[in-house]
Amino acid sequence: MGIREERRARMRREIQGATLDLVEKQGLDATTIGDIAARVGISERTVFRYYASKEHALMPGQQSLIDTLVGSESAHSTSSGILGDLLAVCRDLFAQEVEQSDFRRISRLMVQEPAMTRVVVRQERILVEALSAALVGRGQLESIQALLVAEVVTAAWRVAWQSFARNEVDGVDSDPVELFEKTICELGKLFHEG
Amino acid sequence: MGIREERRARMRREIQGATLDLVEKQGLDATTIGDIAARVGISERTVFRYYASKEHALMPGQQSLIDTLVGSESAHSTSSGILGDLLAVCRDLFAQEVEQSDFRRISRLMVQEPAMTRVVVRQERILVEALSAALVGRGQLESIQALLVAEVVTAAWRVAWQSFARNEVDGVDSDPVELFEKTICELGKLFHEG
DNA sequence: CAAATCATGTCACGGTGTGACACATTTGAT
DNA sequence: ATCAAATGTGTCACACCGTGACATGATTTG
Repeated sequence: MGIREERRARMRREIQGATLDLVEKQGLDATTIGDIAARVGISERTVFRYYASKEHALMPGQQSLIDTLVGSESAHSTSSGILGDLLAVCRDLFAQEVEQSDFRRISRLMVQEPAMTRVVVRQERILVEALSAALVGRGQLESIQALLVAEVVTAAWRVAWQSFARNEVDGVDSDPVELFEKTICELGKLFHEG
Repeated sequence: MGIREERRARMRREIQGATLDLVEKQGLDATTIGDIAARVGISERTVFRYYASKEHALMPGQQSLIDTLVGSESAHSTSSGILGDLLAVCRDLFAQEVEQSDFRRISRLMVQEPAMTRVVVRQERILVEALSAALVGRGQLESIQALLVAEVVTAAWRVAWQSFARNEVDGVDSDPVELFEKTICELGKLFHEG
C-alpha cells in the first residue's frame, strides 16, 4: 500500500510494455536490454532487478495460471477421469487468458518470431514440473502416469494456443472455447479411431 | 576421404567428449567454453566453429533420428492409425538410442542437471516442427491433428526417456523396449478408462 | 526528526557469441 | 613438384548478457 509497491508495480508494467513494443517492432533477438532500459528511462541494471532477462519481461511467469491448474482439485465430478477434468479446466483458463490484454500480442509474436518459442517452452516446463509433482504428491497417480498426464495437458494447451495464434495472425477471429474443445476432440479421436 | 574431413570429424568427437566429461564433473553452467577449449587444446573461437554453443556440443542434433521418424512412411500396416505407427517406430528408435555410447551418460545428466532440460527441449521442438510439417505436407493430416500427433509422440518419447533416466540414476537396469511400451500402454489407458 | 530499509545508478567483471584479418595447411590441377 | 584456391585455426576486437559490490538518495518506521 506504500508508494514503493505502487511504483514497483508500475515499473514492472512499464518494462513489460516497453519490451513488448520493442520486440514487436524489432524482433526478439534484435532487442537488447539497453534498448528496453533506454525506452523506460532507467539503467540496464535496474531492468535486471525486475526481470531476469528479456524473456521474463516479455512473458512474466503466469504463476497464478499454473497454480490454478495445479490446484484444481480434480473433483472427479465428470466421468472423464483426471485427464478430462484437467483439460476442462484448461479450456476455461485458456478462455480467460484470451481476455487478458497482452495475450493476443504475444500470440502473434509466437507465430512471427521463432525465437519466441524458447520463452513459451520455459513456462511449459514449469507447468509440467508442477503439475506432475502435484499429481504424484496427492497420490492420485503413479510417476509415469502423472508425467504423461502433465505432458498431454500441456501439449493440448500448446496446440490450441498455436492454432489460436495462427488464426490471429491471419486475421481470423476464433472463439477460444470452441478452439480448445476442437483440440480436445481431435485428441480423443487419435486414440479411439485407430 | 581427405585428411580434412577426418580431422574435422575427430575434432567434433573430441569437443563433444570433453564437454561431456566436464559437464559431468562440474555441471553445465559451471562449464565454460574456455574450459572446453583448454581441455581439447584449441582456441575458444574454434569451439564455436564446431558447435554453436555448449548445449549443441553436449547433444549434437540427432538429425538422423529425426529424419528416420519423419521419413517412416507410416505404412498403415497395423490398424493402430498414424499415431500408433509412429509410436512403434519411436519404440524401436529409442531402443537403438540406448545402445549408443553416450546415451546413458546424457540420460543421467538429464536427471541430475536441471539446466539440461533446455538442451533436450531444443531438440524436441525441432522434432515436433519437422514431424508435423511432414504430416501436413503428405496430406495425411490436417494442421491441428498433425500438431497433436507430433506433440503426443514427442511427449511419449520424453516420458519414456525420463523414466529410463531415473532408473539409470537409481542403478536400475531397465529394458528400453519394455519401458517404452509401458508408456504407450499408460497413454492409451488415459483415454480409454475415463 | 533519526535510523533502518529499499530502489537506483555506477562500476567492474566474467562469460557468450560473431565478424574480420592473418597465417598455415590441405587440396586439386598442371 | 609446384602453384593457386579452398579451408582450418588463432588472434583481436566487439557487442551483449547477467551478477556482485558499493555509494547515493528516497521511503518507511519508530
